[in-house]
Amino acid sequence: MTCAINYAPRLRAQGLRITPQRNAILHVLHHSGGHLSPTQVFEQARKEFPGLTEPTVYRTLEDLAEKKFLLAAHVGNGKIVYELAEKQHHHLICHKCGKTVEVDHAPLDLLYHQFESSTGYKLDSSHVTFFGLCPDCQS
Amino acid sequence: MTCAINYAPRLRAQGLRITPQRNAILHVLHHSGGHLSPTQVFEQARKEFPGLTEPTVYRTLEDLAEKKFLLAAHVGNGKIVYELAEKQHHHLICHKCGKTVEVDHAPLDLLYHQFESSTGYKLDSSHVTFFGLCPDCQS
DNA sequence: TTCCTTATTGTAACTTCTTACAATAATAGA
DNA sequence: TCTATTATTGTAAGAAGTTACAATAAGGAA
Repeated sequence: MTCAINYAPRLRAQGLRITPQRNAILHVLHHSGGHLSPTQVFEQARKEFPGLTEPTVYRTLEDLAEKKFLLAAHVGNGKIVYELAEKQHHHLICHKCGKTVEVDHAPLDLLYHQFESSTGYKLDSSHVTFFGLCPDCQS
Repeated sequence: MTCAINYAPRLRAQGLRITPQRNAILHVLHHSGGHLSPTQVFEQARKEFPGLTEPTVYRTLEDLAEKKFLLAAHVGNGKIVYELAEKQHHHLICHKCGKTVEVDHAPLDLLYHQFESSTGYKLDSSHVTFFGLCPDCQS
């Protein structure tokens, strides 16, 4: 539980308050080390803070993602998962078995610049998900 | 309603049967000319075929997307929308006002090749969504 | 046309996600 | 420390999306 303390100053700097609910949610994401669905976060964080409710989880995940503490990644079929925003990366997902690979952001930089000059949009560095078939599923 | 007839041979070629439910769904997507959420498809297609139910809509949309009749696009917050698969393109979405711009697939080709050789995945040309701020929301 | 196979659908129950609003509690300032 | 402000939370209800399985009907073959 102590780990979430580390986020406190950054949270406060963004105008977010420190609450046991947020601590529990950050704790879970910190220790899982991967992508979790809102439901998974809810189930696990409820062990840390039994009174936790669903709407709080959904709202907190959205808030933390908006403030760049978390990355929201869209995984096949409109599902969304969250993970701690550490280094900038993207995902390749096999649409057959679901296996996921992380890829670096660097190769996308040029592309982003092209899109920005052709559309006027300012792209943010949020998560992009690509779909395909993993080596095992290609046979 | 006649428009859906055009899809009949292609549907049958893929082993899919022609049903009034599918006709209604294709009809709606054909005439809307844009992206529709499953709920929108459900509401509108029910006018064409009043007995239509939700699970049928969700299943049909998935099936048609899998067989490449439709494109499934992930729009902010895990929402999914469908549109007829005509030309290959992607979307830039403003995460403030939701305004959407289509961009060509061509600039992504090189990137896809890089990812394919570095990961062994075979990327399919499905829809990718980028997020950012549109010109109007940058101020 | 009739029958057979099986893809497709509807039913019913459930899980996941969202919304509006009143109650609570974290923080800043006195 | 106490108080006021207001971000955050829980409640309750509902909407959206999913699942398993039995009933139906589309399309091929007799």
